Amino acid sequence: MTLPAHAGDVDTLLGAIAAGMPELRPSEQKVAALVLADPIGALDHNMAGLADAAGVSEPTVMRFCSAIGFDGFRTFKIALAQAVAVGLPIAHSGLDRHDSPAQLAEKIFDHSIASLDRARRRLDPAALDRAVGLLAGASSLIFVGFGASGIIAQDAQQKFPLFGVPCDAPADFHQQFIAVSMSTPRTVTVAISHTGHTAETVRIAAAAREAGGRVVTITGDDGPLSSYADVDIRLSTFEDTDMFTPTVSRLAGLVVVDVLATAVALRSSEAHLRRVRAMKDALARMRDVEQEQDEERSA
Amino acid sequence: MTLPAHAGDVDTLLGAIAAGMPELRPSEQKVAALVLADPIGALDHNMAGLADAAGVSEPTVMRFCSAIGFDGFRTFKIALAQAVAVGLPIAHSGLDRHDSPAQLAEKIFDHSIASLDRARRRLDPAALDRAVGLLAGASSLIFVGFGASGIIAQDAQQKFPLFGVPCDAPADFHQQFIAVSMSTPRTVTVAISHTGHTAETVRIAAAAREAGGRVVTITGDDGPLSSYADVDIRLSTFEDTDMFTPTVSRLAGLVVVDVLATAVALRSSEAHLRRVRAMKDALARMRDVEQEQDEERSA
DNA sequence: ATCGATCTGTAGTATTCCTACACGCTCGGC
DNA sequence: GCCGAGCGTGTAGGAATACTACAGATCGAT
Repeated sequence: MTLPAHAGDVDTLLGAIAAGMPELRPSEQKVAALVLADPIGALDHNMAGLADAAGVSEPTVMRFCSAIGFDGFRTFKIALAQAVAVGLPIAHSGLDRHDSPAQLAEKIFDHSIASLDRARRRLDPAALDRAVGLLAGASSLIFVGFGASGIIAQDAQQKFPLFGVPCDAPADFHQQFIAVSMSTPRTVTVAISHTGHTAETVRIAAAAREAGGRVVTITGDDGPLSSYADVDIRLSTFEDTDMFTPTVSRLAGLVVVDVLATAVALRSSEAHLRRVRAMKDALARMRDVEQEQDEERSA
Repeated sequence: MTLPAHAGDVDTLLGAIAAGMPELRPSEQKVAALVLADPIGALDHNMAGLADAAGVSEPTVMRFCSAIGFDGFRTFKIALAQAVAVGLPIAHSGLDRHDSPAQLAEKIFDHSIASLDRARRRLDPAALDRAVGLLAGASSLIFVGFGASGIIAQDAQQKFPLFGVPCDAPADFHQQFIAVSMSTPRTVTVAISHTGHTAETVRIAAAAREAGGRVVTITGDDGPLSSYADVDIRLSTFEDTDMFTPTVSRLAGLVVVDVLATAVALRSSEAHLRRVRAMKDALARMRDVEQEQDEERSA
């Protein structure tokens, strides 16, 4: 049940080391293996310690550092520290049937964080910029998605105060179709599909364009959906390496929606921002009132 | 619009430094200020460089390191590397009205990651363990929540193949009430409220217990909801310091649900796991078929 | 089997971090 | 208002650690 480990995720340090292992010299590989097996433990060692633990000499460790692209042991060590801080993708510490819930939590949180980190690094700022431009000029928004991507759409819909225009996120395929078919040129449809292949989502995006609306897509992979996009935001997370790997794509999607909503809000008028603030205050007060009532009730 | 910076988040390194600043000697404060102002830049310096940049001497930065609880500059530096790798809470780099979307993305991703990191550190393994025990023994599950917490409930419902028992997540308050009122002793209701005060959620939890069911709560703060819990999972994220701070609590909630679902799944029978695997395979094949059709269509 | 090329360790050098000590500065007491 | 105590800060030297030049070993090829 433990995973084969080390997929080709080259942009994480550990992944890059794993990918580059064949190129290394035998004794450098010993160092690499040690680091991959216990990256956190490796942090406790200094050069001599690591050399000793790997059964090689100090210069070999040094050469290992150069080989994988660092200009010294120090630099490597801080990079390693960062890599483990951000969390290990599950590929590096597979889920095991006998893990305790606490261990699972550790691994899944790590994986989620690592995945967000990857999405952050790979995000295309230009696409984001264009998307914000489109959304800021919209007169109404429609969010569509199915399954996990549907969750993102629902969440986006809840942020409509920030977007400042009517937002819709119908769950039903027919309702979605009806909504996008009524698009005007200032209607923006945000179509979300992790695979980029979901047939229904693709049809909705097509219908939206057909009706003359604009389309922003949020996808994880190249697919037919992107071809209907005015702007395609690509979210690169880790592949779901096995059945238990949680779907981390949602998280990145939610954060991207946060970014879009916030960016649009910050662009809008002071008056609108005041209204949002007033609403938030009122909401907080409403909660306080409920809270007092709760206390009275239980008293 | 820029935030006052440095809330009392003591468990992040930068927060701890900010909190401890008053205790430091004047010239040590210079070092602290420099590190807080540009943590990433500080990483590029060695001891001499940092001393120089802060306008103090080397032993002063050394004393600074000891003062904030490290046994040397090296240790401090790797801790700092980790802190910035995991992302800076928005308190340390407030949103600015003139930020580009790319800058906003950077900050919001950082904030989200930092927040997940915090939740991970503060998660109570014992509570998790008890929750998994309850869920694994359940004959059916009901997830309830409103607003952002409702999103988590919807997401949880989608994971029912992993839970292996019927899962419900009604969006409507009345439907929720009906569902939990039918609870048997083996029905577990998972009630989610970030504030821990949401009146409706509290009533649902109360009704669930009333009917003889068990209740797991997922909350961010102490509140009336927890008092109805058989198990209370506490998720500590960053407070929403201002109106634009995205609601990061959702993310941690989603990940916790991932953990619960995975833990329960890993406990279940081999036969059940095989069925899940078969379903996933079938789903993937279904997508492939659609994909081929798409390609034919566009050809 | 010997040569050549590549790999690996030994030993020495340079850097960086850490510590002992001394100077100054401030503040309270006489 | 001067003196002394105590804290804060920098100077300088010593220890540890990272880095490099070189030579020996190892393997493969002819």
